[in-house]
Amino acid sequence: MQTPEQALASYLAARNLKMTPQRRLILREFLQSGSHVSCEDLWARVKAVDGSIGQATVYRTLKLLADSGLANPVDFADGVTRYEPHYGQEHHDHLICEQCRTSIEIVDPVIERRQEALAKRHGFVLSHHRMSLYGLCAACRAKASGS
Amino acid sequence: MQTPEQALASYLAARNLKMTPQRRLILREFLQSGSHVSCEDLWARVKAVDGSIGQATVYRTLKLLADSGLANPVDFADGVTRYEPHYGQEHHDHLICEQCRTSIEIVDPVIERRQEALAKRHGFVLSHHRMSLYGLCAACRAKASGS
DNA sequence: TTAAGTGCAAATAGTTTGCAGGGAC
DNA sequence: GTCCCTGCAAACTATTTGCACTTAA
Repeated sequence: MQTPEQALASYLAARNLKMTPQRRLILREFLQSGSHVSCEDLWARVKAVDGSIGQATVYRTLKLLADSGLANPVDFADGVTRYEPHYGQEHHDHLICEQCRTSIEIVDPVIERRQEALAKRHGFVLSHHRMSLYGLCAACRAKASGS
Repeated sequence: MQTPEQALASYLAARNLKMTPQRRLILREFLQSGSHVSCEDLWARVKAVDGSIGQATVYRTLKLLADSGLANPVDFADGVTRYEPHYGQEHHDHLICEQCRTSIEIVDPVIERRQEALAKRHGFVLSHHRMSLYGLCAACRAKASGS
């Protein structure tokens, strides 16, 4: 089993791209920063370690990670692209509280299977999908009814 | 059964907002423009009828329509917010070809039910959801293998 | 050695906002 | 008459790009 850094290295090598200290650092911080990091967030983390790193490099590297399959873009419908690590992880979808913005990762094998079936029926071959369920979590509902 | 325009009118009246010729025109063109219109697209259509209408008004009105429940924002993951009419229509999700950008509207009662169940299990009450399946349609796959 | 990567700043794209005038109620 | 609405242009935000310089392979 290879580490994420090795995975990135071989992805880069395979297309004549280079492993740099910046990419190594951004990858490391990305993996440690939990789910749903925006480029801005990650840039802040990365700058704390190496203040000389430019924002454009973070954008470029995150896109690279997404292409290589190590990161997945996540859409929270708020105009900011967020990414989550995708390495040796199962795919999952999101359950998002519209009040407190908490998000829970969910998977449902039945849904996944139906999605494939649906696509097939229309002649599609799926590469990926996004499913986000929006609503109110128990805590926020309690607060709302209490007030 | 009230018409969309009447629905908008009562929404506006209920909150001391006003019905204007611009809003009437934008609503009409919006309803006629099929699914998945961007603000830009709709502005073009509207300008063809009344060249004096500003882009900001279209943005503002689409947001208003979304608030009133007459329009739904749809996310195609390409950086542009699109809207689809949502009036006396059933909910549906999207199957999107990543090559030609064709989209097919889909619904699966089994998936819908599982979504509710999932949410309930986590203490959520859902207000809405978005599900988009990305892949290649039959035509594009044929083209790809042929070349 | 040399193509690729970097930081910076400027550019872009989509969307929002401030404002002065116009219009619905 | 009173607010709300409009068009315009400028502002804003997230992201991308051009460029001169640096660096991994």
